Amino acid sequence: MRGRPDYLTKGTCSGTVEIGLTMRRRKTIVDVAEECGLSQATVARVLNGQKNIQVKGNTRERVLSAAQKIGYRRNALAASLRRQETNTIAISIADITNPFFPELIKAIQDTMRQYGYSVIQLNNEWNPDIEQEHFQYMIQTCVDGAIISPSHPTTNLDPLGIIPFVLLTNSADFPTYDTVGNDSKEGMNLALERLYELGHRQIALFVGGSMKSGSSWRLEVFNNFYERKGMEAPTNMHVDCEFSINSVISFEKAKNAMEKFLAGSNLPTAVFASNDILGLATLQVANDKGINVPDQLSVVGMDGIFSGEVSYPPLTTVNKNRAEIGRMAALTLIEKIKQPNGWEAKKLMLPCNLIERGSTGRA
Amino acid sequence: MRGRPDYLTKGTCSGTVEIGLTMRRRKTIVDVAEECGLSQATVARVLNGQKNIQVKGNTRERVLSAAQKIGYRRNALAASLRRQETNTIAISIADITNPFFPELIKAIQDTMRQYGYSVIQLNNEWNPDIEQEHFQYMIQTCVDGAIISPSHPTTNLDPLGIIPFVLLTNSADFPTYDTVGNDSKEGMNLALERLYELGHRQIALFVGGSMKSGSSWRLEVFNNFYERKGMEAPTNMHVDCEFSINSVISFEKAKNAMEKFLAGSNLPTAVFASNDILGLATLQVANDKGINVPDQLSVVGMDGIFSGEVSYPPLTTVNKNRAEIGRMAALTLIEKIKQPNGWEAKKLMLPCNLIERGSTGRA
DNA sequence: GCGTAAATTGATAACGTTATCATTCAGAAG
DNA sequence: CTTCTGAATGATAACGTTATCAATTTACGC
Repeated sequence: MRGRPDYLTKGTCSGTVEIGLTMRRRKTIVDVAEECGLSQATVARVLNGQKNIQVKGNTRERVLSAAQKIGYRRNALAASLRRQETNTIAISIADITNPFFPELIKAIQDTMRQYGYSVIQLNNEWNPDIEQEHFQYMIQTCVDGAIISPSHPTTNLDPLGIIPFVLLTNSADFPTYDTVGNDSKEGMNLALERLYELGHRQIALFVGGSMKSGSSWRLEVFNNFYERKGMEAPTNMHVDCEFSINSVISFEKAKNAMEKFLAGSNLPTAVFASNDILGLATLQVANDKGINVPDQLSVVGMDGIFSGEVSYPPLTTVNKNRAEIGRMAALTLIEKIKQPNGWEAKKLMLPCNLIERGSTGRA
Repeated sequence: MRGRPDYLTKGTCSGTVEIGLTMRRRKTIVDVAEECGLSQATVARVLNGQKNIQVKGNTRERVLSAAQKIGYRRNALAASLRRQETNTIAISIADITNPFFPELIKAIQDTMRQYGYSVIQLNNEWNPDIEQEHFQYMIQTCVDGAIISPSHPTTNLDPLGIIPFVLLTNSADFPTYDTVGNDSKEGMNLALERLYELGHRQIALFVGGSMKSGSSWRLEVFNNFYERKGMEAPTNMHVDCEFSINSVISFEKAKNAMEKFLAGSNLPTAVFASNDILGLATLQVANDKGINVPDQLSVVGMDGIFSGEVSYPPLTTVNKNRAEIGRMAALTLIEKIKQPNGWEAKKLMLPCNLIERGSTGRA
């Protein structure tokens, strides 16, 4: 029987009324072994719940009832240390208050849970430094894998070292990595084509500024669209704004940007916003200015967040299935964890769909 | 020098192009010690970053550069096991897709982060069984504390054992525990008083069904209000609906319930909804039915979620400062973790404030 | 230069689990 | 009754860190 040096009695005092005489120590496998008169090894065999272990039904009973009796709880820390796996993965996103993310995260949590993994979620607030800190944290805590929505197209992923990870992006900025995302280019085209069909020729492009590369591919799609239609792409129809650490603040910034733009002389007949927050901001500015949506201005957003269902008017949007993205990212990561070698980058692009609501109409 | 039995070489193969010859093992404190020619103990002293340790500047340099050179990363698992603390806390809430929670959670994460804690967030989906599983998980992973939004007023918290925790509730159902919440009764009164001032006498009470106790205190406040005004409280003005695992589904259920109610013969001049999702559902049903808000019907919600800012019309609401609740819960928990003994239940009630937007007007 | 105290450093036993190897035990075949 | 085989159990060394105690070095006054 091992001794326990007294510098380690800190343990945990019982918080009950009795004047802390019973220094309750957390029960371990050794205590269970003692209680039932079997060895640690046997106890461990029963309690770690592996299927193909060999124990007599009788001893199994003895162990289980002893464990039950003394209130044994497995210490996952020790097990993880010994087994060299934590059954935990990390998610790094910009900001949980951005309505795009909660559903995505939930889907990841649910899927991971099914496979026995827990999830630690981290917000980098669009800040590459915090993001890098998070990577260090992931290494320290020995997560088995990570799902990462890069804060910037230049995010340095090398510090993750050998941790298997999957990126939440559709960007071409990460060609050599596994990515899961929506076919946003196609989605954007859906919106532009529909606007064209409705007679719109002067379309403004409203993008959030932190995604510079996003802006550039969006611009590309935008210009290609006009080219396809045999028209010259307007060059004075781009509105930029910054994203912030909080979606409410982002919303305000977006309103400011759009307000300035709509105060100018060259007015569009439609606005394509690269996400719903920007779209909703556009709606609100239009309302404030007395511009009727959709009669004088059509607005299309992107994402399909809840707020767009209840806005005035309800927001037409390029919907992304967040739950599906989350599920696929989780499944991809699990696959990668199980089979770390000989893996070649998988790239999943889920389709978007256009949800037409009240914010779009004929030009 | 310790030997390493070869049954533990699983380690981690380098995923680089070279045909996996270099079995990269994660570097440990022992490796650093070897590299710089000092003992583990000294290396640990430098690398665990305690302030009041005693090492010569020179040796510190040696350790740090050796660590840098071989790419040492601390293994938090081992440290936690030894130190008997994980610097991790858990949050248990119903559902991250409920727009009420993200900001709350973010505030908790931010505050905890400041004090060196990480956060694991768990969704119980209003399911007491999952909730109990989560409690077991918290014990297994040895979290240092927990912040819990009980799924039901009858949630059994005993299984948490000695884990310090703080509840996110204002309910009287947990009198002996530490709680942080809003003074929702007062908040509800603010709304009712304002509606009265605007001339409303026939006010409907719309509550989400999973919080039976919530319903009952709400009913109490409702009845007290009418009593105060010297009027008889209407008994046919209560609308119930269920909450679901997903706020979009909850929204649909709420619409159904309100639709049925507004199809009846006894119509209210105002609706007090116990949260914004219900309020927004009411707005949408009214819009669909051609009932003008606020001319024919006033609507007040509760929470202050983002969607209420962009709805049609913008939703008047009893606002709760989620960020502040999260911050206070975190601070309370930290205090409790640091000083586990001789603690008496703290009860924090933060005030609500009424935000008047377009969904309310004179009766 | 020497003795003493303080400042550094080293050695090592835990933390609680799991994976291996070694041992014991039960049952069957000879 | 042996001998052998496979099943069941026991013993024990890791996993990588930290907290203690012991040993060593340095600083300093006389």
